[in-house]
Amino acid sequence: MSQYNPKEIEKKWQARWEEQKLYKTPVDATSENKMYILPQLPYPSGSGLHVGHAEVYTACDIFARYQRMTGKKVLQAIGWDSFGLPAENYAIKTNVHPRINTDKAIENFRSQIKQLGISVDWEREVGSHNADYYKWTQWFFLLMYKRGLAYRKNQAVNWCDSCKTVLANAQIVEGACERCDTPVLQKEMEQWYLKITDYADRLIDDLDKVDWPQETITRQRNWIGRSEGAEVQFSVKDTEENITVFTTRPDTLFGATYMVLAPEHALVQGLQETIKNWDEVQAYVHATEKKSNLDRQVDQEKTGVELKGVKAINPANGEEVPVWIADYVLATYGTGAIMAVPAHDERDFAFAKKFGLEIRQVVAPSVAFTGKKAMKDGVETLNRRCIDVIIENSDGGKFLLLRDVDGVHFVGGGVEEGESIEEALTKEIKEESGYVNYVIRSRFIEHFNAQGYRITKNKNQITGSVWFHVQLTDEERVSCEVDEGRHEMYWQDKKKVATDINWDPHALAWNMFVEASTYSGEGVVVNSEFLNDLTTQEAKTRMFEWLEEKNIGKKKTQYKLRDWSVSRQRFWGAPIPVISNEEEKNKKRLYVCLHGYGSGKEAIFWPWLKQELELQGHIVKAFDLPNTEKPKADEQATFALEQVTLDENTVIVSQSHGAAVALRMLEQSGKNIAKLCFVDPVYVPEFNDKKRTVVEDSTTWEFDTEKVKALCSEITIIGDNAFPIIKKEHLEKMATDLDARLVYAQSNKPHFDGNEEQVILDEALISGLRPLTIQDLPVILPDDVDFKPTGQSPLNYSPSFQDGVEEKYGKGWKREVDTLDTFMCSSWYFFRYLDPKNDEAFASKEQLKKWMPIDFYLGGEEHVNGHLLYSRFFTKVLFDEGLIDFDEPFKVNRHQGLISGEDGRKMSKRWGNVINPTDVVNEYGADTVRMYEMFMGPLDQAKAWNTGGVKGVRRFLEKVWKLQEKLAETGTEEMNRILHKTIKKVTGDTAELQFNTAIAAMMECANAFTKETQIAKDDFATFVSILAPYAPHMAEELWEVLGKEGSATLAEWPAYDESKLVEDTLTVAVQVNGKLRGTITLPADATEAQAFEAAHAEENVQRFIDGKEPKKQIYIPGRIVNIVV
RNA sequence: GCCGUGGUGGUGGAGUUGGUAGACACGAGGGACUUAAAAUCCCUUGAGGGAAACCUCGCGCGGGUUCGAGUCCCGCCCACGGCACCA
Repeated sequence: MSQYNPKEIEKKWQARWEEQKLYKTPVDATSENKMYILPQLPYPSGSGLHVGHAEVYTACDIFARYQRMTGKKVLQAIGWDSFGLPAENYAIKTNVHPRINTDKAIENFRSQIKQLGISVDWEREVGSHNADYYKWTQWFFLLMYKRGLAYRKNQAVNWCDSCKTVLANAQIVEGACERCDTPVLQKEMEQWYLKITDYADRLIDDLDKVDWPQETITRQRNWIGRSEGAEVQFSVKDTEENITVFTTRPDTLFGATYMVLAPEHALVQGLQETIKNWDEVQAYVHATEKKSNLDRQVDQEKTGVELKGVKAINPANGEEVPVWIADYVLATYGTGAIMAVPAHDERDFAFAKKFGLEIRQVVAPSVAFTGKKAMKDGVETLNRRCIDVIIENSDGGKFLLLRDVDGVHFVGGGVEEGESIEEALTKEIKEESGYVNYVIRSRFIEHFNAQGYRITKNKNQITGSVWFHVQLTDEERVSCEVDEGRHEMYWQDKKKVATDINWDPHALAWNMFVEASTYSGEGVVVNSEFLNDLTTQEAKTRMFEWLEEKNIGKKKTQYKLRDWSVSRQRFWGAPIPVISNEEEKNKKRLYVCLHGYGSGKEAIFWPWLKQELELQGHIVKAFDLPNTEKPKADEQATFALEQVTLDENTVIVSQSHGAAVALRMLEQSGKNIAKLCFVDPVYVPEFNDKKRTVVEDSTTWEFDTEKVKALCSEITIIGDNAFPIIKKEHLEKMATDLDARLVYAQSNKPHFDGNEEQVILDEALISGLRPLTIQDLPVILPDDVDFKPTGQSPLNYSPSFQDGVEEKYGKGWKREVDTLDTFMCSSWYFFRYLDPKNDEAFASKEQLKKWMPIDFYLGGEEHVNGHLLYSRFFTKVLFDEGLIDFDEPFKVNRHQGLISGEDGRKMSKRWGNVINPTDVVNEYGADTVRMYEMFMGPLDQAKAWNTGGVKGVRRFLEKVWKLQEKLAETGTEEMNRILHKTIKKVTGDTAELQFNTAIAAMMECANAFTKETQIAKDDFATFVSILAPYAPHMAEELWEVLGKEGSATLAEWPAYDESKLVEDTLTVAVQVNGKLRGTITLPADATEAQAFEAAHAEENVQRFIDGKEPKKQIYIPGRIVNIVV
C-alpha cells in the first residue's frame, strides 16, 4: 500500500472522468427518473473561487452523486453570470476590454471547480456574455414587450452616482448601492420597466406550491407586501378636486380627523391658488426633494406643513378636516395620500400630537377572553408601561393579583367547551386564590361594558390569561409580593401600599381611554354612527358596501413591490432590442374611434379620449355606428369607411365589438395604417352573456389576419384581466393571430366602461418605439466603445452600433443604447442548461418538459427578493405565453450558510482572513476540502472556517486509506452490523442534506473498522460506496484497489438490511423518580416484566427505591425503565 | 418598531414521535515512539464533590405540563438576520 497521495489520485480520476465523459447528462432521462440539480449561477470574479462557492458546488455535487447512485438520471450544469459592473469597472481601471478579463476569470473558475471534482456536464456550460446566450435574454425582453410587460416610463429612479447607473430596489442595501456603498439618489429618468407587479398576486399565492425554507417564503411575501383595503375619495372643499387615499382600515373612517399628502403629490401644485401659505409649502416640498432616501429613513421625527386654506370633507360624517403635506407619507405607495386616523395609527398619532391635531377614538379594544394573541394585541398594547392588576375581592381591601411585574404570580383564565365566562372565571379565581367573588367579577364586567369595552367570547373556545391593567408612571412602579394567600402590594421602597390605591374604576377607565388612542388592533367600533357596535371586521365589510353605494370608494389591494427597472446606462450588458424614432412619436395622427355593441360615440371613455387626443394636437373622428343593437361588422365597417379615409397616418381605436369592425375596415379598404388599438376586443363570439346571440349573428367571425398584419405593423390589445365575459384565452388567441402586443390592465369599470381609462390613452398613442423581431437578434454588443462612465450609456459613443439601422428600419430609427440589468440574464439560465446550443428557441419544448421543474436549487439567501423573485416571474410569463406547462421553476430551494474566516469575521482582504479553496485543495486534497466544508455544520447555517477541522477530516481520510491493509475475505458480525447502521444513517442524512451528521456517522464507522484486525472486502466496498459522493476520488482509487469494475461513483447505492440492525442485547437506562440510577442489559426480546425485574436487581436502583413500594413503573422498550416510588 | 431565526462543554456542532444530554471533530492535558521535533498511536476531557462506587448541579432566565423536558406550553432576556414612516 502506498501513501495516501490526494494530489496524484485526484488528478488521475479527474482526467479519467473527463475523458470518459462520465457525468454527461444521460440521454435516457425521463420526467419520472430525472433529477435536475442546480447550483446557483456564479459571477466569475477576478479574485477566483472562494469557500462559499466551494460549499455550494460541493453540496450540490454530493447530492447529485448520491442521486446518480440511487438510479436517478442527473442533470447538473454550470454557467457564468458574466455580464455586470465589476468587470466593467475593472476594464475602466485597466483599459482592457471586459471580455478579456471575464474570459480569463471564467477559465480560472472552471479549472478551480474541476479541481474540486464537481461532476457537472461541461457540455452544457453557458455564459451570459456570449451572443448565443444574450440573444435569448433579448428575446425574453421582446416577449415581455409583446405581453405588455415591458414599458418605458419617466419617473424618479434610484441612482448610484458612483456606478453612474440606475439600481433596482433589490440592489439597495440600507439606502446605499450594494456594490459600492454610495448613497442612492433619486433622479427623474426615462427608463424601461418590467411589470412584475401584474404578477404580484400569483407570486404570493404560488409560494404555497413550493418546498422552500419557510423564512424565505415569508420574506418574499413581505417584500411583495400585499395589503387589502379600500380607496376612498375625499372631496376638497370649494374645488372640483378629489383626494383619493388608500387605507387598510376603512372601519376607522369616522376617526379620520385630517389628511396628509406626500409633498410630491400632484395636487399640491394643483392647489397653488387655494393654498394661502404657498411659500411655506413650497419650501417644505423643496426641502423634501433634497433629502436623500437615507435621511428620510433615519430621521423618523415627524415634520409637515398644513395647506392653509385647503379643507377636505370626510365623506363619512361630512366634517371638514385640515390637509397637510408631510414626508412620512410616501409618494410611491398607494395614492401618495392618506386619511389620518391618529387614534388608531401610531404614525398619525405621533404627527397629531406634535401638531395638536384632533384625536378621535373610534375603536374600543375588546377585552376579549380569546387567547394570548388577542390579549396581547388588545390589552397589553394599551399599557406598555403598566403593571398588571388586581381585582378587589369581597372582603374589602384585599387584592387578587392577576399578574405582577416580576412575574411572581398570575392567574390564567381558561374556559372549557360549553362553559360560560362566568363559570370559567369563577373556577379560575377559586382555584388560584381560594377567593370567589361574584360581586366583584360582575362589577368588573359591568364596568367595562359601561365604558364601551366589550367582553367578547369566541364559540366557547376560550383560553388564555386574563389581565387587567392600571397605568402607573415609572416612579410609581411597584413590586408585588405574594404572601401565603394574602395579596399585598409594596412600593419599590418596600413601603406598604394602601390596599385600594389604584383600584378606582374611573382611574382605570381614564387610563384606558388615553392609551387606547394609539390602539391599532381589533375591537368594537364607537363614535361612528352606522358602524357603532360592529366589530372591526364587520365594520370593514359594512364600510365597503357603504362606499360602493355612495360611489366614493372601492375595495383595493396594494403592494409594496414596484415594477422592475431593467435599463442600465452601462456597457457590459445585453443591449435592449428596441429601436426608437422621435419623429414618429411626435407626428400628429388621425384617430378613428369605433365603439362596441349597444354603445355610441358619447358613451363611456370616448368623449374623454377624444378630448385628450385633441389636446395633444391629433385629429379624432368619432361617430355612431349604425344598427348598434344588432351590429353587423361588415355593415358597420362599410359605414365607417364612408366617414373616414384610412392612410398610413391613421390609428384605429376600438372597444369590444368595435374590434370586428376595425378588422373588417382593414380587410375592405386594404389600406396601410399606423396602429390598431383594441380595447377588450370581441374576437371570438364565445362568451357567457346575454349579448351572445346578437354578437354571434353579427359576422362570420373569420378574419384575414395575414392581410391585417400586412397592413398594420403595430397592433395593441388591451384586456381587462378582471372582466370574465371576454375570455383571457381568446385575447391570447387574437394576440397570437395578429402578432399583437397584449396588455392586461385593471380598468376603472369592468370592460373599460369607465370615463377616464388612462391606459387606453397611453396605449393608443404612438410610442415611437419598435421592438425588434427574433430575426434581428442578437443585437450584438459592439467592441468599439469607450467605457468611461458619463451617466450616458457608453453605447452612445460606439461608432458602429447604429450602423445600418436607418437603412434597415427607415429614417429616424435608432437603437436603444441602454443595456439590460444582469438580473435579466440570470432569470432564465436554468432553462438554457437544458438546451444550450439551441438556435431556434431559448430551449426546446421537449427538453423543458423532460427536465423542469428544478428538483433542487441551492443558492444564497441574499437573492430572495431579487433573482429568486425575478426567475419566478419569468417562468410565469412563459407559462402564460403557453411555452411551458409549469409555473414555478424551483420545486425545492435551499440556502447555504455563509462561511466566515477563522476569526469569525467575514472573509475579506481587509482582515486578511480569506481562505482560498484552491490553496487548501493543494495542501490537503479536494476530498478533504469537500468533506470539511460539509462537516463544519448544517448546510444552511453560518459557520467559521477552522484549519484544525480540516486536518481532522484529512486524518479521517488517511484512516480510511489505511484500512486497505486489513482487507480479508471475512470480517466480524458486529462490524457488519455497524456498517448497516452506518448505511442507514448516511442514506437518510444525505437525502435530507444533513451532510455533517452523515460524515460523523462514517467517521464512527471508520473508527470501528480501525479497531478490527481484519475487514471483509465486501464490507469495505460497501463503505467505499457510501463514501463516494463525499470523497469521490478516494472512492474511485479504493474501488480499483478492490478490483471492482466501473466507477465507484456510479455504483449502486447500497441498501441496508433492517434485520441486521437488531442487536441481541439492549442497553436500557433505569430511572428512579425520573433520575438516572443505572443501566441494565436486556435480551432484545425482553418483556416488560423482565425489564422491571432486571431494573430492580440493579444495586444502585435498589438503593434509591429504598425498599419502598413502586407507585408506578414505566417501560419504553429498548429505551428506558422508570420506577416511581 | 415590525417580521424571522437562533441561544447546548474551551470551540464547531450531535441529540429519534418527550425517553441514558454532549455523538463526531477541533482544542487542551497526560502517556508511547523519537537524540529532539513534526507526524502517528493510546488515555483523559461539562462543572463541583469523592480514594472509589457513586452523588449534586448542568442545554439563555423564570414558571408550568409530565413518571420523565434541550425537545411541549406560558412569560421574559439576549444575539443574529431581514424589512423599515408601505397607511
